[in-house]
Amino acid sequence: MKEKPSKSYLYEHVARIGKALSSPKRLELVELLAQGEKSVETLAAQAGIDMRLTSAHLKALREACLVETRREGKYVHYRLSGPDVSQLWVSLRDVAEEHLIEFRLALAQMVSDPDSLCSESRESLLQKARQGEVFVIDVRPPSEYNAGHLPFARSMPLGELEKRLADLPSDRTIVAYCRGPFCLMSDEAVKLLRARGFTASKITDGVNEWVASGLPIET
Amino acid sequence: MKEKPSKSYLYEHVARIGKALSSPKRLELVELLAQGEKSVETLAAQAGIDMRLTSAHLKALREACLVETRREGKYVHYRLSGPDVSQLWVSLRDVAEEHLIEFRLALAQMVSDPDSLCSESRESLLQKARQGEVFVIDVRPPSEYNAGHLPFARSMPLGELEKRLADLPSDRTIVAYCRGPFCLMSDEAVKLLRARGFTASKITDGVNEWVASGLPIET
DNA sequence: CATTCGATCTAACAACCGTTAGATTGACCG
DNA sequence: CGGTCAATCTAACGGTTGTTAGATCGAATG
Repeated sequence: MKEKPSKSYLYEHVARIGKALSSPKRLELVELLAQGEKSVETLAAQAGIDMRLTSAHLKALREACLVETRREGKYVHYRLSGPDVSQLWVSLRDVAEEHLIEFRLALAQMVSDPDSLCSESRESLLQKARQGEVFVIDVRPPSEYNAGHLPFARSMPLGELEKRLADLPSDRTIVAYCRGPFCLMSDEAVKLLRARGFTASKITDGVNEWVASGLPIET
Repeated sequence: MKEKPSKSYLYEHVARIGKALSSPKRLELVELLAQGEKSVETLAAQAGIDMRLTSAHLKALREACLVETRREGKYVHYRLSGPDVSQLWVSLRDVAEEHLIEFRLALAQMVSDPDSLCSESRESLLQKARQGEVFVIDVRPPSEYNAGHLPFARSMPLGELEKRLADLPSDRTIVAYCRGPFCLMSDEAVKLLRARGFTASKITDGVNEWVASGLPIET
């Protein structure tokens, strides 16, 4: 008799997750958190959002149990509640890419030079990286690299790239990656490297896309 | 220079998907549509929602490109835009189940008798069904069975179950399934069958959970 | 103990969303 | 050619949400 109320409660609970993922700003925060634990201040700075608003959005994510917090002195560090959350973020984005043509247009428009994309498959890239045929660099901030990175990848933060050109090989292809398809850091890196005569390309994968496709990472 | 605007557009597009999945009623419609193509009228009846409101929610889902329509005379048939959408629904629900304790409580409370749950793994159940050790019945409406069902499963709609008891074996375990963990039809079926002396249990999987775990279905 | 600074809380506003109910469209049928 | 019925559109309401800005909390620091 009384199936209706309890059943609709179930949908309401799931809708809480959907609601948490219905704001662009919150999605950006989720993507940043998918790179590793970060403080509110860091998140606000990296997303370019006022810290008070950032805190409000993080509260919404916390109430949906998508993120957890850890206090360390003055700082409160946020992290995703589990790997399934970053997996969900990748799935959500994949559905958008599959069905929203506007999304695909916007994404294509954002990448300055489509020619910079590496055409290798994930597996063959991994193979070449293992054998040293290509030189894979992680251009994200070091803290994100330390939280997990692609196998055989070296940390080479975008900001330090220009100073550390000597550490890069000029006889092999350099493959750069960053946070994922939305992130432009690897684009910048390829632009810079090519201008300096290196052979460079990028992959759109970040650590989470890599993990989502079932491949291993290093920490 | 102008990275901000185009980048936030990307998150806005993905947020459209999240927003479409942020309403309990819309999620219920998605789950129903995950069972197969249905008309607005059917959806409204099965979800217990006014048809005009149902139409409005379907419009929202259509604008997020999660569903597509096909006109057939007076009727407009809705269907999910692709298998990735039902996969996303399963992922969303799994995250809710993993992280929302209230959700797990509500789910546990809804199932009348936890003892009715079949303890087999998917693979071993499939094996036993193949060898005829168990008798798998699909208690959903026939149209949903025809749109796709578990291997070796017979269609046995809940409404006709009482009339067709003679078609069921009394020397083997009967395993019932329906639309998924939220659906109570298989519970009803097990209750009825046990009252009539049959050995019966249920699985919480529906076709989509089955597919999501990588197992095959028949049509 | 006062200061600093990260983080949260509060109030207030506009914009949006879900719901309801009446009106309208469009295809079929007698 | 009306009549029926599925489906959509429209207007209006009440509640919610995102954003902003000011105020507050709480842990370190001098």
